[in-house]
Amino acid sequence: MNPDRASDGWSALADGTRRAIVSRLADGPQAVGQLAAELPVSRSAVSQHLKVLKDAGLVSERAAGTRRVYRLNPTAVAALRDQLDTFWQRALTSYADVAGQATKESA
Amino acid sequence: MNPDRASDGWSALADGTRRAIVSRLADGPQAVGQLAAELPVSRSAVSQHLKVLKDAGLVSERAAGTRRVYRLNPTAVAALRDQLDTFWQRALTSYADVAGQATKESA
DNA sequence: CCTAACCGTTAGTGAATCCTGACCGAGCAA
DNA sequence: TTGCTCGGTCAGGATTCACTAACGGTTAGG
Repeated sequence: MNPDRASDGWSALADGTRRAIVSRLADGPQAVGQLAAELPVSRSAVSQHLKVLKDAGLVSERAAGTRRVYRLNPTAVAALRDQLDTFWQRALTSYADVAGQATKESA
Repeated sequence: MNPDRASDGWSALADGTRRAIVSRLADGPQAVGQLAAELPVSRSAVSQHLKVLKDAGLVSERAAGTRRVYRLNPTAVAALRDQLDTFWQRALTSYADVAGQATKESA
């Protein structure tokens, strides 16, 4: 029962099928059946993946008749991107210290 | 094309312990024992995680006496960040299209 | 030589994950 | 109403993952 793990955006993006769904959703909202038709897995699997993505806040769901249209959440994607960018900038900074040989030590 | 799963950067970042290692490595290179001392797992686990990260190209290893100093690879981190940024930009573009379909003059 | 410290590898276990298939409710048309 | 499509959920089985513990190899120092 770890909400952090289950709803973690990183864990959600770890699966290749889920990244394929995100990639298709980035080009526009789509329904479950449409996604399943383009992917080599069943609708059940797609539905379960969408549940994970929705739980992670990466996608949002909207009812349209009998269909459920899912769309990507740019804010959540940007949040993960920014976190990665922070790692990148910190790495550059620490390497600059090493290159400058300026007696670095960090807790 | 093939074993992307094991050496995939996204799968590598899926684990919380691995992200903790990356976060510490972002502040500067560190040895295995040092990382294990700061993490709630054994040295064996840290070594295995570092192997996964190295296999994914996220970290690089350098021998220093009996120690193995690991450092973060900013290029690999930037690559993942850029991929996420692409999703973000595509999503914004597709949403602009949807907004344009609904109301083209919505400021 | 021997000892100590550091690290990677392997074997094995328990848990989490991904998939398919079947079942059931919701909405739309004849 | 009946029939159809679409989608979420449950149950299962197979695969993968993360961890601990024990072992062997390498380097530095006495």
